[in-house]
Amino acid sequence: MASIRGIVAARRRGSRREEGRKWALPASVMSAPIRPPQFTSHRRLLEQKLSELHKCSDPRFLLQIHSQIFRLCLHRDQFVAPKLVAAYSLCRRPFAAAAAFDLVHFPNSLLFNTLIRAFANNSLPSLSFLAFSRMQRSDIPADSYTYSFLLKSFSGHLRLVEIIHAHILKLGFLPDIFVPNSLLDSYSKAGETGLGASCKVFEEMPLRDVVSWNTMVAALVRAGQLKNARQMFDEMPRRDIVTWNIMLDGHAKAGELDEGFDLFHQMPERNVVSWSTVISGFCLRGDMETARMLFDKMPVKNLVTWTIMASGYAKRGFFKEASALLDKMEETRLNPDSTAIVSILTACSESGLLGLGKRMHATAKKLKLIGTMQINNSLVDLYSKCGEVEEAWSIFKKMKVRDLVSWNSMIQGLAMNGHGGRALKLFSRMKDEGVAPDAVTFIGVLCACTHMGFVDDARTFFSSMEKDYGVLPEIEHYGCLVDLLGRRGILTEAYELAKTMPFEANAIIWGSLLNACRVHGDVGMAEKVVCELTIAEALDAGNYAIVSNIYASARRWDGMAEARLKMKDSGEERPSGASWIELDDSVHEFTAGYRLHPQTDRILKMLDRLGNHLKQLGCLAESC
DNA sequence: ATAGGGTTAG
Repeated sequence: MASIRGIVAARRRGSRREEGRKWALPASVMSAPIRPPQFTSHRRLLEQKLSELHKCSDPRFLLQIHSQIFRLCLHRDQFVAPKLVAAYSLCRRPFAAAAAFDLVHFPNSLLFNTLIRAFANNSLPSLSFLAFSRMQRSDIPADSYTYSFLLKSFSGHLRLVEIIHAHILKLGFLPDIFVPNSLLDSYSKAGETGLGASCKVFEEMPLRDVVSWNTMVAALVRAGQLKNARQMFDEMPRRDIVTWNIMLDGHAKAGELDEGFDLFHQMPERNVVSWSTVISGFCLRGDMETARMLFDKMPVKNLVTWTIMASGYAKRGFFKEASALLDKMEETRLNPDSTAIVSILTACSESGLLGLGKRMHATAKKLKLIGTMQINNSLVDLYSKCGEVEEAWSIFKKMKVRDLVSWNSMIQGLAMNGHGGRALKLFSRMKDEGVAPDAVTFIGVLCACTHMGFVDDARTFFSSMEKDYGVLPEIEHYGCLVDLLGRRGILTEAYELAKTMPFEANAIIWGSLLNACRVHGDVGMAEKVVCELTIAEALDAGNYAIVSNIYASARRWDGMAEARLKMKDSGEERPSGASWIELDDSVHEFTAGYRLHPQTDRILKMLDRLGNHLKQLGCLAESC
């Protein structure tokens, strides 16, 4: 397909450079030789392909057909060019779409709209806007399509959506149902205020179609207002399969699987999305058996279904099942896309399935999906969470583009693997590179301080959050600080902070303070914390266990006995803590309080030896 | 224009 002579010829012939060309043509497109349109029979052959072109989502097929278009010199054709742009957009190649756009000398509204949509659908909002302003400058009239695509680009940005809204009102595009429907969706993704605006638009709409209703139901589901969503669902004049799927998902995500399953059975028809949504609900609940039963039963599966099932297994640490499923998926010759890879990698990092994560890393390499930021971000997270910080670091180091998430993941990764100093250094490098930290960044930074025992630095960072970066401390940040003070034995100040902070301290915070009391043997403070935990109704068996421990260390047998009794009384059987490690392709499980592992005796003996060794070295085996 | 899988957070 590619020929050097062709490239040279194309360069010579096309030496007249278009004004204002912004985007470079990809090499693969340039390699298609240009010939005058002499093969009319080819044209007819192409016609069928062309009519399907805008729906083409296979990049290889698209390249092939683009080459033919090029040879026939059809790429500037006013009917062909928009289809090319749309197809590249569908294949997630927005820059190739832009290049195809750029070859047209006099783009019309349709072509501009298609380009704006290409950027909107590939999350490049600023380029969407750039295309729009180019359109304005070239005096190409914007129409209702233009505005609905722009709205999609700016979806979730209240201010921008308001501006577009004003334009729409001024230009009178509201009667076209596509426009207010886009408005509904874009507003509804802009937080609480946006949802309010969305409702207002909805109420003022003289005509509503199913999509308008669906968008509102979806908005309410997203906002967690399930009751309202359900009410709207019940009141709707007409429902289509999308409506049912939205409501199904709402129930599934809220953990109301009984209602969801009822809905699933009531639906007049079911498609892949309906099945996948219920399966996802069962995975969320951890009922992998039902999920699998439905998975095997459903008539048609697609990539999303496979991804839900595989990451469901991985999230629960089911290494064997997840691997087997991925093997089966490979047999069906279905390749994961970057979303699938990210999804499974994330599941692996949550459950610590390093082996499976490595397999997905290899798959990503094989499918040439490795360069994307999202995948790199989840790899950094995977390796950090699984204790392989240096691997995470080498991936982070090699990344050409990094976003806030990349920095946050790496800072967090270093911090939790005991490299607090490196984490703080990375934080200052992040600032040097002009990346603004957010609330998550400071969780990592404070976590780094905790690992290093840097009380003063933590205080400084904490107070600079709002002052220097405009990041409001959330309850988690106070929690970090309480935890750090507690670990360092500054119990009174930790307690005072927990009492006086602008949030009601929760069970996690009091729990961490209680544990600090145990470590530092402060019975008095422990009793105060127990009071708080009682008020918060958060005294569970785990906390009683700590209390009993504290009394035991202080030789207060009465207190210990009482705590033991309450521990038994509190009754509710908490699932005991467990951990897994992978060793030579098998997973070893350890459960607190049970001697499940066949080599428990040897392991405990070794732990004992290590503990003694640590004590001799002056490290407190029981601390932190 | 609306629906299912996605990166950081004790």
